[in-house]
Amino acid sequence: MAERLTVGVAARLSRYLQVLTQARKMGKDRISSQEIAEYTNINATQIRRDLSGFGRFGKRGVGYSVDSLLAEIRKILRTQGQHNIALVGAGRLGAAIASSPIFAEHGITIAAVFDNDPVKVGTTLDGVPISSLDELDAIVHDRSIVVGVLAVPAEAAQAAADRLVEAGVKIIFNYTQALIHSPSDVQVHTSNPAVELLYALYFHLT
Amino acid sequence: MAERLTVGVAARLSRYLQVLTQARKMGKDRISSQEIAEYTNINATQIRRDLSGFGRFGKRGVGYSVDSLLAEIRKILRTQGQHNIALVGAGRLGAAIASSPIFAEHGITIAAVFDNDPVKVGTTLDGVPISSLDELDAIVHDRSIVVGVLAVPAEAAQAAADRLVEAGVKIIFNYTQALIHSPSDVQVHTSNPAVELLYALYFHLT
DNA sequence: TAGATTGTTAATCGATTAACAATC
DNA sequence: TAGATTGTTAATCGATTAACAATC
Repeated sequence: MAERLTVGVAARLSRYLQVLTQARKMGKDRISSQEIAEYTNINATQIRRDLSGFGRFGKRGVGYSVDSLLAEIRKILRTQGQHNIALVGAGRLGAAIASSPIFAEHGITIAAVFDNDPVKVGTTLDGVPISSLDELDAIVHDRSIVVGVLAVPAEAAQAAADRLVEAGVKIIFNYTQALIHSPSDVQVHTSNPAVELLYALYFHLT
Repeated sequence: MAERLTVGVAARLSRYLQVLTQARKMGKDRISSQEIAEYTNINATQIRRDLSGFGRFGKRGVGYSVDSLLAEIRKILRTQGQHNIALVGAGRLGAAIASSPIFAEHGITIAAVFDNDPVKVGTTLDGVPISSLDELDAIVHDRSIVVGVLAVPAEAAQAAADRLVEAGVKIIFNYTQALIHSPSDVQVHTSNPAVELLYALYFHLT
């Protein structure tokens, strides 16, 4: 498997990863493509097809072993290691992100938190010290962080993104409404729950 | 336009909607397919193709009028009205969601907030009274809510989802890690930032 | 006119699905 | 053996893209 995955396959594999992670926590040993399909809304044939492109991971009549399939997908997606990320913004959303177990579960550590509020700087957020944005460059370099999460007010988003880019961050998760300009070698993922909701409503209304 | 949009088209149109909403706030009158492409990572030809399927909205050599394109897409997606949603969980994530301007901007109102903590019940979250989950059924019926947002601990997610389903909610946004079982007429959208991050990292690492 | 950008064509590629033999 | 579920084929459909004439 030397070729790069297509965007679609990589997106689906990461969905399977999440289902398997949860299934394992629930104590399940085996899972069928049909069960994964129920949780992901991805067609069961598509799931088997995606997986069979990398090997014969399942047992006919039985299904897939949760543990071994998890290991295989992690190998394919190369997500076995630990990853350090930087969180910019220690407000309500920042606090929610920092306290969520969702990152740790997938080997992602919030290694630095930044905020411009002098009252917050020096305190901690879920055990991580809050630093001033002036220290961002030094800290991000120091800890080889390539991912930044924007949880600041929309007005402050572009400036914070610029700082992350200057410091060498290559992936930015933007949880503000703001549109972010960035160099072409930096991926910006904008997540907007309201937009997803309107999209979901369309299919409900029609 | 009597036919239902395909999933892909509806998803892309709602992305354009977000870009246009922000562009308008920035005072832009006109926007080109190329500009929308930069913000959405969707190919410019695809954007023009998507739009031209519904009419000739642009001016050659000029681009699209932000205001009129916004109106057209809202018409296509039928998202012109106001929508009431219920938020379950008044913890840190719930607080972040309730205080975000992102929903109001798209005509979505958080009409009810629920939490099981007796200390929180009776207080308000960003102006919305917090009710006990025991009142969920009555309130959801009363306010004709069809969308519920889960911002509770993972252990409480399925029980909260069951209550929403019983009350008649048809769209659930799940911000917990938990896998949610639901009847086939209820759409569950699970959002997991960690999974999106692993997916983004794959393309960075390869 | 010159430059810019849309709308559209045509060609290719990946996604999707039903069906079913293989096999646990 | 009987039932279940994978792996794979074959056929279809939508997504994607480059190219370019039309036209502002």
